[in-house]
Amino acid sequence: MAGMRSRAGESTVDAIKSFILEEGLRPGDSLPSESEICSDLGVSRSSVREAMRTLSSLDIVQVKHGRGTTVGGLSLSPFIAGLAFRTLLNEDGRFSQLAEVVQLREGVDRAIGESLIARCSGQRDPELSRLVEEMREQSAAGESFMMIDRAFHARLLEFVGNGLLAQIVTALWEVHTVVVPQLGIQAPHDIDETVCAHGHMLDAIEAGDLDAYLEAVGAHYLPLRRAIERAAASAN
Amino acid sequence: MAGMRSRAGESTVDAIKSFILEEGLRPGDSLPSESEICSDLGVSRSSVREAMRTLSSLDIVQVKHGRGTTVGGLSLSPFIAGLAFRTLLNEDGRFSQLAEVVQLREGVDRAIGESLIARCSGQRDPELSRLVEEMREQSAAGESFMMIDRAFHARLLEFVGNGLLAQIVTALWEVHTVVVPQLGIQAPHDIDETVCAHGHMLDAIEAGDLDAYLEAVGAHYLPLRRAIERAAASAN
DNA sequence: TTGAATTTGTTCGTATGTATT
DNA sequence: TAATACATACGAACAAATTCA
Repeated sequence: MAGMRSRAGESTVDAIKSFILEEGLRPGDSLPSESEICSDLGVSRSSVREAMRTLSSLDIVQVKHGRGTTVGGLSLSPFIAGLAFRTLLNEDGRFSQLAEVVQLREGVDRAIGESLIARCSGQRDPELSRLVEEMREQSAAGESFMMIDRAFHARLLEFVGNGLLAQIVTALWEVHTVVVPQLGIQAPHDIDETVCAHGHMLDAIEAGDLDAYLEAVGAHYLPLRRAIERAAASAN
Repeated sequence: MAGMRSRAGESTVDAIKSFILEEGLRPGDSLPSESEICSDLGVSRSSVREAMRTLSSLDIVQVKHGRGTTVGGLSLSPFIAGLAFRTLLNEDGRFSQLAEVVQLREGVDRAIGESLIARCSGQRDPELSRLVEEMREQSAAGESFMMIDRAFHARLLEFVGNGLLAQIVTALWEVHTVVVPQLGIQAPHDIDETVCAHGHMLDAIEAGDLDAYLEAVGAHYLPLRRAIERAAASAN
């Protein structure tokens, strides 16, 4: 048993994961208390605590002060945290990490075009229309419409019906909102362009015109791409 | 100060992250020792250890016994761990999580077609040809060619030049290799079909034929989709 | 080869805050 | 309000890995 000591932390993590798997626990289900796990696994409370910390940061368990631990939401939040930090850190002065994030977002929007048209062509989702309208109002008032923008793209993804993709895109958005402010203020003209592009995307989907949709997506991301290039050039 | 106690853990995590950011540390650079951080931040070593544990599980730092702590690789490994666990756990008996992963992989392969043809049309990458050849040999010998399959798709992604996408796909593959064995053995006919589809993808890229490429991608994933449907039906 | 110094890994004991009953 | 159970935090001690003289 003495040899086990050297990796009590890791093995405790695995033991708890195995326990959840074997018991068939679902998100929200309760885990045994720390002291119970201590005696079951034969390790100290500190080790269990560190293991819980690891699992908690992976959103595999959720620790609630004074109440106990439950199985976590298994979300992609650790992905977001790591990605945001990496994008913030890896500033080679050329914003290449951010550029990859934006490129990925544009790629997703392009890729879902076919599926959107197959599902929504000929009709118009009232919520999407409302979001574009709100966007226009906010923009006219000179305020940021980032949250609405985000809701718009999230709504589009609902029609695709892939929860994993939706979560990944949410993570990319999270990074986006953290890092984009470093680029500086965007020109008013660019903002108008972005708002219009959203409307054109909806028009194209309703009309079932894939090429027009792709063009609108391109117009949507062009201002952002330009902003990144400008920032990269000025930092160099 | 007494009020701070309740969140010393979180704030310690943030403090260390800020330290890395402010010092402009890069992956591999050394961090102060635990005891130094203790005195700098005015918290106990236990708290620092738990914070380090959190950061380590996010691959933001890397802890080496007896040597010290360095800035981590900032990889997507926590994403992989969480996703694999989630896919293993969330067996509603219909493999819906796995289906989403596969759908996403297919979507990526479809989406990069245009970019691949723009970059590689008219030529043939010798490494890709070699991989398909090896795949054929392994398949003929009745052995699994999962690793070669993985290398094939990773190679394709190199031409796209988005490191973030490459890492995400790697994560999806990781989940794939962990969970797919639960589906049971695939039929020999399906295996042949998959091998051929890889060859057809290369042919289509060389010929600059996007439609043929998309068709080959569809053929590539069809056996897998069928296997998932079968498994879902039999488990129901 | 030995051994000291440094650094992380593990455990224990204690005190304190917090939620449930 | 009191009792209980649990999580949070601290500090001290020793174990194990690594480095260097």
